[in-house]
Amino acid sequence: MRDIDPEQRIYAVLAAIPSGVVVTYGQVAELAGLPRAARLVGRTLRHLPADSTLPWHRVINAAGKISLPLDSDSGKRQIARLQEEGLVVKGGRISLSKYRWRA
DNA sequence: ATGGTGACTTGGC
DNA sequence: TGCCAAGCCACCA
Repeated sequence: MRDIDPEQRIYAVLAAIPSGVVVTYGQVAELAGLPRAARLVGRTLRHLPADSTLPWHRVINAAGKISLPLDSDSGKRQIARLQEEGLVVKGGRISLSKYRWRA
């Protein structure tokens, strides 16, 4: 049998992230068995279809900030969803020490 | 083939 | 806490 594609692994990790928490790109990469592939994760999310049901909004960068222009549609959508899940978002920043998910 | 780019990360000040 | 430089990896002109 052949291995699962990197993208499929990333999708699986995303689907496992519970509501109310966030993870970093690098964390997703590691959980997917793809160390140092943080950029690949970002690129994969960029290619997600608009109708995807995956919780891509729970992924932020290592600085604890939204990696999208805060004034873009996607950026505003991500902030809105995180707030709906109860997180405090200030200036596009989220407290990793409080909301980071530990698997 | 070669260099630039980006939804990234880490280490040094 | 914040800015910079380097490292990293896949994609694109």
